[in-house]
Amino acid sequence: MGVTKSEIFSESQNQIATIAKVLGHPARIAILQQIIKAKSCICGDLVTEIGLAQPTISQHLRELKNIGIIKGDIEGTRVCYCIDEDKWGEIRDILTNFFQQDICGKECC
Amino acid sequence: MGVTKSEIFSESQNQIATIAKVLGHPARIAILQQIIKAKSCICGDLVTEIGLAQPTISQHLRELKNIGIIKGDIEGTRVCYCIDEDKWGEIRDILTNFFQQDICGKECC
DNA sequence: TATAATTATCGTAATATTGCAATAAAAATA
DNA sequence: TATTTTTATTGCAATATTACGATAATTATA
Repeated sequence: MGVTKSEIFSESQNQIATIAKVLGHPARIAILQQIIKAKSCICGDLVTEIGLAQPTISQHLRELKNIGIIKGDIEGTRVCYCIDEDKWGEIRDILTNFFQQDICGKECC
Repeated sequence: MGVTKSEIFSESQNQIATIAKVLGHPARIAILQQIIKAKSCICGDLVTEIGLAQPTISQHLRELKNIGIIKGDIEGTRVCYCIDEDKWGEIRDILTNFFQQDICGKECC
């Protein structure tokens, strides 16, 4: 049916999945890396650097903004995108915490 | 057009995205957590615990196996799934490394 | 060997995602 | 005000994902 049954999962499981889903596209990884490298980017810079059409980049930026990992500052006709440091740390902690579960000696095969 | 242009991204960017994409569904997070909690699970256990149909669980297991984070050991008619500890650590390191980029003082807004 | 138990695969329907051209929107500038 | 610059939105086509019923495949058991 194409629609994820979010209601049968915990809030935490949905939260981890939502974050991972947004990170699950190379363009969005590339956007984050470029913003970090350049400290901040306008949409047009990312279009040039990454090589996808402007509406496509804009769409990816919106998804990154949806989870709060970036924020955009309107400067005239331009929008200056940068990392939201607090949210970045929060997301890093959520993923780090997930992977810090003790799995030692739990192999069966 | 619905198809990701992987060829314009680096191997590393595609690798991070591929991993995150697989983690980007709550059922797969739930499966990993259940396998860890129970040390190992057969498919039927996960069907009962999670509440999705058997073919759906089987499909999610395949995607988790594709990135190597779990492995399955055939035991008679059953398949015993567990975490691949090495790959788990590898994936954790890839994500940790991504989030360890220095973003301090890089806000523009 | 026939049946039961368990998992994988196939086929399909519904929905989501990706990408882009066209265009709208908004602010700066001539 | 008209034009330019820049980004967001809309609409669409192509493909991917999610979910499940039906069924195949495989091994254990009666």
